[in-house]
Amino acid sequence: MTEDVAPRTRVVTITDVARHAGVSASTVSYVLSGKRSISAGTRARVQASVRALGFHPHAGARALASNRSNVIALALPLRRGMHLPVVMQFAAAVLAAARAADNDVLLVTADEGAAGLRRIAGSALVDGLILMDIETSDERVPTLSELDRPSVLIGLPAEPAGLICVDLDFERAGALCVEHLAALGHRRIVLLGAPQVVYDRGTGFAQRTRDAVQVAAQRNGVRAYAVPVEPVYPAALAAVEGIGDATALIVHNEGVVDHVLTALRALGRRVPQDISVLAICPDEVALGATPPLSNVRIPAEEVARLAVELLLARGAGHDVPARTLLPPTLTDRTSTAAYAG
Amino acid sequence: MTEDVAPRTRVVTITDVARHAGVSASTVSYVLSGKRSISAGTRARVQASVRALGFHPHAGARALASNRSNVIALALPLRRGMHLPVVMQFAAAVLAAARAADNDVLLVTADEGAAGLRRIAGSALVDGLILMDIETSDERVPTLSELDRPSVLIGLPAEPAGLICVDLDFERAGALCVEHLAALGHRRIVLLGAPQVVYDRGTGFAQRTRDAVQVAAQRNGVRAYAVPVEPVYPAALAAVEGIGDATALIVHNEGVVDHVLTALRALGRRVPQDISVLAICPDEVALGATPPLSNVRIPAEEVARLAVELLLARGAGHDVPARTLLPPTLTDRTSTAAYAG
DNA sequence: GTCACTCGTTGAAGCGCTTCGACAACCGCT
DNA sequence: AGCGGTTGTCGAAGCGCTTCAACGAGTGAC
Repeated sequence: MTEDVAPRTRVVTITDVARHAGVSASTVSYVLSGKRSISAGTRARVQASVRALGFHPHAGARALASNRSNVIALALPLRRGMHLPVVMQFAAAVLAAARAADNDVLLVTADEGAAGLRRIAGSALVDGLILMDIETSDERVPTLSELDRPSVLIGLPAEPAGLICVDLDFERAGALCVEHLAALGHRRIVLLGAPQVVYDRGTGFAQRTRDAVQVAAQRNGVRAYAVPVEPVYPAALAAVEGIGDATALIVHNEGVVDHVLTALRALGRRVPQDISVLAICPDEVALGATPPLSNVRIPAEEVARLAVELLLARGAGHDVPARTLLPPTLTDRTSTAAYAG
Repeated sequence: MTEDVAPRTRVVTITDVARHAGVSASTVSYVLSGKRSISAGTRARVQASVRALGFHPHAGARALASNRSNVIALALPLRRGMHLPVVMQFAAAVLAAARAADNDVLLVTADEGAAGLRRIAGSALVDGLILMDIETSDERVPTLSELDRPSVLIGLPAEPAGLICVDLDFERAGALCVEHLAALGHRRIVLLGAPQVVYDRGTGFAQRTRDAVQVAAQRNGVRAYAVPVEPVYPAALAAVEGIGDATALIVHNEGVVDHVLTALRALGRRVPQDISVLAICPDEVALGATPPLSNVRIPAEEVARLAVELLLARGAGHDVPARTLLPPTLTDRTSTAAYAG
């Protein structure tokens, strides 16, 4: 029972604008793109017509003719163990950066897999792709190199294979945490990390942080071990109960920050008097906790903006560094104190 | 310093496929679209060629010729007070439903405003739009009706003005909660609601629930009042401390579910022995809480799927109901008990 | 054996844009 | 006055696809 498709109201085309402004279509095009010099008068007239008629260039036609769609794909990890608010923060920042460069963003999920990326790139729907949360041996990574469109990874796969990567330097971040706590006199540290699935999946940032903490601990004469934690209260409570005589915690898991603090409270351990807590998380999360946590911030905005810029630069044919690791910074709030043991 | 743009490797076109299969381009097109009968042999040959060459129709060309882009826009609320995991759940479900119908999803944020929607629709980038979390008097609503593309709202604006809306029936949901608690003998109920900003903004679902709770309370001879709660622990604690002699709580705010339970624990009030807690939230949130909460579920998947289906149906020229409200269902878990006062 | 269909296939037109090459018109030089 | 060099504008080609009208080859009815 298909009725007549509503007779789609005739859209304004570049020809309409040209006629209205008394110039040719190509002139309108050049006014819009700025790729040729146009006299001030003509330009003004054309712009007025564009506004008067409410002209929006047809995206498909433009993409067909220019071989650029002005759309980038964003592959989001909507999988277990990811902290959605943080993912969204990245997504929002990517979107903002893309729009600032007059690009739109197409959403893709990981479950489309490599075939999905091939489809999207192959159909010229997008000019390039940004992928978040790459796994150590992600089936999509080899595919990316075969695509004829550039791509940028947020995160570091084991085999970057010439792909462009951006991320926080989690190794430095982990080390920074240990050094900070060691300097405060702590000698027994526990890292409360991502859920086990995240490590099993081989998600780079989790492992890199964990390993870096171990190495830095050794170097600083500190005992440290890592515990994966599920983002539910009982798991956090169990983890906190199991820290033994540790005097400092590094929490690298946005989803358990609140739970851990609650558990500590329940166990009567005051922060920072009885135990220091340091988080690796976005500032928003650290500030929203009670008490506000000292943290190494995850600079979602910068990473995302950088990813977009690198992608567009690459798409424009520029050479860009294959790997950009942002230096971590530690903000001291009220949750860490010197160990008075 | 613009180097030469990498000579984009020649893409496979429909003509290449046609040549490879020994047919005309139009035949390939008809095989792909199924809009005309094609002999089994030819079809098989063409499909083989498509696969052999890795052909993906050029999205822009297709959109230009067919006047359909097979992309829908999803306008997400990335604003304060929204619970991001729930938003993402909707987004993921929209994406899945769209992909199931061979459509892609373009991400838009609210801060692009009405002009952004006009741009996206006007440029024929998308065939239709889905908007989440419409405010009571959202500037975008009047704009939507002027667009030449269909749109679906997830949520109910004050002035739906002929637009298609889908949502959970929050009025029934609120009433259902009250009725359930009243039947258990509770006579003093507090609704812990969304943050104040959400009400200020005039976000429909929050207000509708609150009002419905009031009405149902009156009707059931129950005292009920509502308190907005910020999604941080201190706010939740304060709210819980302020409930007076209430014996049951309705929590309509995913971000405070955990905090409220923590606060109750801290205050030594056991759930459900001392106080009943009922939530309006997705099952995932209710099940992730400690203890698992009885809840009226927010069926993100269904709402999202329905939104996509309605949108595509409308785009295909079918008539669809202007307003679909899903009936709420209450799942009894362990967090509500009879009032033994 | 012819006619009227149906079925499968095709060529060509055209979707709205970008971009290339051409070309007047004008400039300041000799 | 004639020259080469800009500058501003235009016409036309072409991007890769869909779709329409048309047409040849079968098919069944008579």
